[in-house]
Amino acid sequence: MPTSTVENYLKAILVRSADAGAVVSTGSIAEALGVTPGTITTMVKSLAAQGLVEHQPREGVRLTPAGRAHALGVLRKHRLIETFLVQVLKMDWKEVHEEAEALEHAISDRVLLRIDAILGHPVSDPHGDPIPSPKRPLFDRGKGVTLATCEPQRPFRVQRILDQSGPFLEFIQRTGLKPGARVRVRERDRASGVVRCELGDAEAALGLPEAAKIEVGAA
Amino acid sequence: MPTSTVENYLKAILVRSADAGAVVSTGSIAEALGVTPGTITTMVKSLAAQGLVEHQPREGVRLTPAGRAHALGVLRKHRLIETFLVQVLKMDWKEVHEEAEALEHAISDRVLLRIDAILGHPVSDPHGDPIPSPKRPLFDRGKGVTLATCEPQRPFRVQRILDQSGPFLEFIQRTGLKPGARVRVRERDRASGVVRCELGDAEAALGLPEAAKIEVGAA
DNA sequence: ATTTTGTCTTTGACGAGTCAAAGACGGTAT
DNA sequence: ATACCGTCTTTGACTCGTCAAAGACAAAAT
Ligand SMILES: [Mn+2]
Ligand SMILES: [Mn+2]
Ligand SMILES: [Mn+2]
Ligand SMILES: [Mn+2]
Repeated sequence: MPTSTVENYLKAILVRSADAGAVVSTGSIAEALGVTPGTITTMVKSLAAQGLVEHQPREGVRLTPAGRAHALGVLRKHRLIETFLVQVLKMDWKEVHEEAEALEHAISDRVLLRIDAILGHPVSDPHGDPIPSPKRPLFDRGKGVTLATCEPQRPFRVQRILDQSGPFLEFIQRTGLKPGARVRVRERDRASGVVRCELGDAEAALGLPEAAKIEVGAA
Repeated sequence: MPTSTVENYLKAILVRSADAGAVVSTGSIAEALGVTPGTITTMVKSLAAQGLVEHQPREGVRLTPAGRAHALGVLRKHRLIETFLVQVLKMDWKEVHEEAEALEHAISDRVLLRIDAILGHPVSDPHGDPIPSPKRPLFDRGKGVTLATCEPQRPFRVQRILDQSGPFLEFIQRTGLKPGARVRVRERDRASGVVRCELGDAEAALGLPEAAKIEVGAA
C-alpha cells in the first residue's frame, strides 16, 4: 500500500534508470519531481527502509526488484490510462499526461484490466512509449533511429516522441508527425540545420535537434 | 483546491443533510467516515475557517453555499463515474462504489465532460441515485413509494436501491431487481412479513424491511 | 437538585511529506 | 596543499489528517 507520493518517486527513479539496476542521482530525482534535494534524501531513506531502493550516500539510488516491480506497475497504469483517454474518451493528445499523472494512483487493478482489454492490449501509448507488462518487462530500447539520422528518401513510420513538452507536442499535433504517421526525409541540410520531410502530401520542416526528438522505424 | 479529504467530508455532510441548509451532527459524520469524533470537530473547524461550513458547537454543521456547491460537484463526479464504470467498462455492479470513491478525486472536469457526453448526460446512476448537475441541483426526492408500499398487482419499475451494502446489492443482482426492471407485487403478507413479486417470468420473495429498500415508480 | 449518560470538544501526540538553511563531502582549480 | 564549488545530507520547523484520552456540556433519570 505505497502512497501515491511513493509511487511517483519510484516511477521517477525507474524512468531515469536507463538499464535495470542503474544508479540514479538524488539531484535528478529532485529536479524531476520539483522538490528540494533535502526532501529526496529524506524520502530515499524511507524508501530504503521499506526495501524499495538501495541507497549509497553521495552515490545514488537503485531500485530493488520489489521497487522496480512496483514502479513498472505504475508506469503501465500511466501509459494505459493515457491510451484510454485518447482512444476511448477522445481527449486531446497533449492533455493526457497530466490527467494520467493523477489517475495512475486512483485506478484499481480491476479497472486496469478492463481498460487493457477494451484497448486490445496495446504495447505503446499515444506518445509511442512502450507499455510494460508482466510478460513484456520494458526495454525494447529502439536502436535510436530518428528523423535526424535516418536514411533520406526512404519511407519510415514515426515511432516515438522523445520530447513531451507542451510546445513540442503542439508542433507534432499541428504537423501530424504523430506515432504511426508515415514520413520521409526529403532533405537534411547540415549547413542550415534544417530537416525537410514529407508526410503524405504535406511537408514539414524542423531543426536538427528537434528532428532528433522524433524516433522512427521501418514503415 | 480542496484536498480529497475535504471533498469526502463535504460529500458526507451533503448526503446527510436531507434538505439544503439542514444541520448535521458531527457524530453522524464521524460514523460515516469511520473516523473518531475528535477528528471531525477538528476538521469541521478547519472547514468553517475556509468558509465551507458553518458550525454551531454542540449543535451541528451546515454547508455554506460554497461548501454545498463543491459537495454537489463531487457527488456528480462520483455518480457519473459509477455509471461510466458499469456502462462502458462493464464492471460489476457492486464494485463500482468503491472505485468511484477514489476516482472522484482524481478525475478532472475535462475528463468528466467527456464521460458525461459519452453516456448521453444520464440523470441517475446504476443504483438509481440522481446525478446532480448545475441545471439539475438534486432533490427530485421521490415520493418514497417502495415495494413495501406500492399498490399490489399493478406493474412498476424499480427506481432506486436505498440499501447499498454489499450483501443487499448481491441479492438485487441475483434476482435482477435492478433500477429499470419491471416488477409487480403479487402478494404482501403482513402476517409472515413476506413480499412476493414478479419480474418478467421470474419471481422473487423478500422481507418487508428489505422491500422498503427498493423504491419504485410508474412503469 | 443531584447524578448519570451520551455526545461533543479539547489537548497532546504522531506519521507523512515538505522546505529553508546550515553543514559535510569530494572533485577541480590554483 | 589549499581553496573553491557543486552536490548531497542533516537539522529544525511546518501543515495536514489522524487518534487516544481527558474534559465539558446538556438532556434525562433519579
Ligand atoms: Mn502520478
Ligand atoms: Mn506517455
Ligand atoms: Mn472519495
Ligand atoms: Mn451510486
